[in-house]
Amino acid sequence: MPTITLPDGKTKSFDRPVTGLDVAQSIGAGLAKAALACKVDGETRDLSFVIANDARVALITLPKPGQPASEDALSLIRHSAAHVMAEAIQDVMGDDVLLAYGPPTDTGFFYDMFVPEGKRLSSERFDEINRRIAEIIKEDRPFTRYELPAEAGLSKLWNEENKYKIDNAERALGKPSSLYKGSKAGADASPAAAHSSAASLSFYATGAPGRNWEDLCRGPHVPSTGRIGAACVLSLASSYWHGDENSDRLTRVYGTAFPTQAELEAFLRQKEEAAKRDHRVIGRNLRLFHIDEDVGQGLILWTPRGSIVRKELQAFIGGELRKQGYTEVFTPHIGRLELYKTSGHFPYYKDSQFAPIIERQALEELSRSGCTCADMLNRVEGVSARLASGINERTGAQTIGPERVLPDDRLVEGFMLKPMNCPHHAKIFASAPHSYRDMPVRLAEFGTVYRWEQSGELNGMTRVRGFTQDDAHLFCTEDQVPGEVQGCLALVKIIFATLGMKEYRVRVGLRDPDSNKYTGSRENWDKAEAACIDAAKSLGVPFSKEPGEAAFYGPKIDFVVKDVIGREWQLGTVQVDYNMAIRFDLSYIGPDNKPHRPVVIHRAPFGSMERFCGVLIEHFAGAFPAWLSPEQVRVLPISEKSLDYGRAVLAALTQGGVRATLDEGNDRIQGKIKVAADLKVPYLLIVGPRDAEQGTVSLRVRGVEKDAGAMPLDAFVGAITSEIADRRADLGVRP
RNA sequence: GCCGCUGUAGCUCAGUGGUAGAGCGCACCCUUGGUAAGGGUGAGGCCGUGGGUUCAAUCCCCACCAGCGGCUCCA
Repeated sequence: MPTITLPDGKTKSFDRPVTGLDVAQSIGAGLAKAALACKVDGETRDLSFVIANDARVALITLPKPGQPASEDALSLIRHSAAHVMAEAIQDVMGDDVLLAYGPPTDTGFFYDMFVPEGKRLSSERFDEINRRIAEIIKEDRPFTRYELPAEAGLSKLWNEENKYKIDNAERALGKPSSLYKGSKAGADASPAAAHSSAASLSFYATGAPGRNWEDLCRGPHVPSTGRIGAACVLSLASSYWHGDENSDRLTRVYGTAFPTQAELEAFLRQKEEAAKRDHRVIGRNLRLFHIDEDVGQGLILWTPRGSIVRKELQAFIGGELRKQGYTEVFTPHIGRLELYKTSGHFPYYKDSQFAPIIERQALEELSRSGCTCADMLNRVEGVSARLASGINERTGAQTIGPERVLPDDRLVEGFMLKPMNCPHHAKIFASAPHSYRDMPVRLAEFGTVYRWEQSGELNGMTRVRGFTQDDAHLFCTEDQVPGEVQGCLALVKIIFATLGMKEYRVRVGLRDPDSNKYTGSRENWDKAEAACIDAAKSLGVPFSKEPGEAAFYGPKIDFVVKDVIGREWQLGTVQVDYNMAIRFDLSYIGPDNKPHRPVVIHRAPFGSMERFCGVLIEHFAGAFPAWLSPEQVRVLPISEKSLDYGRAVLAALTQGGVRATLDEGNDRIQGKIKVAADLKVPYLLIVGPRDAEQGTVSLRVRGVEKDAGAMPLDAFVGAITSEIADRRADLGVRP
């Protein structure tokens, strides 16, 4: 006799066990029709799930037409669509394609499967698969759940000879895997681990068990295939069983599904739109940057046009920094190895750094002495007893273990390409005594750093091996931390507002309460975390607290920006650091005339110039606001007869500080417009005999289909120079 | 780093076991045209690099390099 508590707090009593569907029907026929599944005491269940005891029940429903579906609803639809796609693929490819694991993701779903030797799943089969998916959806077959006791279920799977499903089942039952022999066995990349220990195994038939396609699955699913709406297969990739590279190689088939065909089409259009905005393509077409095989992977060559964009951004941020009392510094691209041993970055991050630079003489000497490579590595990575004891004493812990300490005459010195700027900045701070009266000391630098990113990770400008951070380190007293964090966020806010990035959110990375890996006192952490949270709150944008996401040396704030087509990009960061000042033994003299430890705030609102520009290119689709445009105005003479007037117009623009060019080619005006439009030049000035006579220019604005009309040249120059000076986001000049 | 796919002119891409094509771009000529490409002529390629198979390789095989899509990683 269950009593059901609904989300609004109302209760309903039944005189017999009921299903989720019964509950929905008792509320209304419309709700029953819209329901996909239910949540019983917080657990998502099939609509056919029988509720025998008192429970809290919420229904997961399809939205009203025109409304976006909830995450729960999408995830159900997609998980179900993964089954449908798998069935379609087996229909097309044969049953010897073995299914492994098919979960929903943020934007769709995938199914990992083993494709036998000799068969190949390629995108040429997608049409065929998609047609089959559409048929299965149209057939509107019910998802039918049935359970088998552990042994019966396992023997069924053994008969089917699919080791992946057997493995999933064993994990679901909490048994050790009898088939998966990977290095990560027991660790938990495993899909089925989410099952926790069950006593039985559940299967879902898409239709009738024994007659239609079925799959081992925990569920839940939508009531029938028709409820999926629309689904399609999207792409192929490869993956490993259990994510283990030593294990079987599987084919991962990606797809997505939506409640309606219209939403699916909108999603596909958005993907196309995103592809058109690809900064790698736009970067080439607009000649913004170049990556050259001979220079190296992940190393950006900023061409003249791209350099203008970067330079403008740097000038913009530089101006804001001056207003906030920062001072600018310059530091070299390399530093002694010992510097990074002091900071703790080497050898801790040695796998993601370029190899050290060892002097030629030292190498020759090592080679003569018969030193092996392994020996050399040890000798490069080792530290002197003096350095180790100094750091261990200051940090109050065995930060550098005895295994890394080598006698001085065994150590090999060298240099490193800097992987971050903080050690250099710490040394600048340490180079002069500081009074509490001077604090905070804010050192800013567009500092170029180098990191050995894995080759498979490299991507255009967004993931590179050499990049310039808009970096700064704020050396402050503990009391100053909240105010300085606030200042950093204010800066980010100005930047985003100027660039028209209206939507962003903030993630505040906090300590993992169950870990003691963190440096610094509890009180300091409490204060710093509170400062970060307060600062995030004050921004007036959504923020989330992420326990366990702090760096070991302090809490951090990350910015996630949404671009104009809704994609999220992680950009800048603000981090509070208690560790660096200790390792570098930094101090300032307090009012008590005693030395005190400063706290260091690391911050980079853009993150890196490369990544930020890459994101901006996609955000604007290459159509930058006038102040950022490499070429702000192009003068297009109607014919050679108007060239002289064109030159005069160009001179007036250039005198006014506008980046302008003159098209001296002998194309017709239509051709000149087409070429300039393709380059996304904001303003085109068409000049012909009429304009020459009247001292006007005929304006054409990027993105506007037709001629904007004529205006006096000096009026145009005045209008555009003020638009540029104000860094206005939109093209506002009109006659 | 791992897996898959790809690599032909500056760019986008056809194509073939007998050393190669288009469009755009570029150069020159004609055209002097008022708002998203007028016309012609021409230059430009060791078909990613190195091996192998073959009488013969851009094409088939292997390795490497690079790009793309993923996986894993990101101080």
